[in-house]
Amino acid sequence: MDGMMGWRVAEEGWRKGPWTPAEDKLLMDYVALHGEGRWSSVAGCSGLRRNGKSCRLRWVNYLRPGLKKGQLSPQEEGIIIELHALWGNKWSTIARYLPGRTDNEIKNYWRTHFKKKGKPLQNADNKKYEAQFSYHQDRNIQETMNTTTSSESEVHDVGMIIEPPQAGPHETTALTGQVATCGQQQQNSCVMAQDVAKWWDNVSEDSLWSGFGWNLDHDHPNQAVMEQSFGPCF
DNA sequence: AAGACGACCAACCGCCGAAAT
DNA sequence: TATTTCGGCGGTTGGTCGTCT
Repeated sequence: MDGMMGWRVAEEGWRKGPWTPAEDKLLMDYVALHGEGRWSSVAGCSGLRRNGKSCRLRWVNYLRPGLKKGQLSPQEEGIIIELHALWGNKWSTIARYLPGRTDNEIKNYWRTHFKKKGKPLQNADNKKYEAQFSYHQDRNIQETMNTTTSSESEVHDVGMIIEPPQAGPHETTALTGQVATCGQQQQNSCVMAQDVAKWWDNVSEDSLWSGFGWNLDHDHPNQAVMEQSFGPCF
């Protein structure tokens, strides 16, 4: 398997570079007719001279309905920070909790806003980081418990159901039946964003980023943290 | 005014795993 | 069961734009 054959990029004549409005329209028409998927047949059916991989990327990151454009809110930023701390560079997983945001967008955002602050922590510092993170999580919960007001206008902003990377939102709901409401989640997010901002300053200054092992796929070592924050969803 | 620089974003590349054959 | 095909993901690159000097 050479990684290229699936997308037939070896073939000559595929267009590259920025998409034109005409190409966008062709792709949108194709998806309207055939639905998402079958990207490799887009060229044949629509006349687009783009390979399937490029078509999929354009659709997912730019043309797909419901995408949000513009700056990320503080709530979204807080969610990104927290979920990245838990799962590392699982951008697509993180993106699932930010409706309307793409993995590419989150990845770019992280790279420009946070990566520059330092390198990830290494395993040796993982415990230290987790301890500090958990402390803030506890405070978040307590503060959230004491919070009685919420902003109705922001409830739609982030509809979040926390789950481990492997499980889908529906599975989570079905398995546990304990999914926080959007309002509750929004409160969490507001508090988290503020707290995370403070925490982030400390983290950066304390050079905790001296090498973090973001290998969080194994048995989800941060599950307890997640449960503290969002309830036993998994 | 213009060059340097950084932030931001779109797109490409290579790899991997799942599905299909 | 082995091979091929496809979809998806994360890393990286390159272009554009705004700000600073």
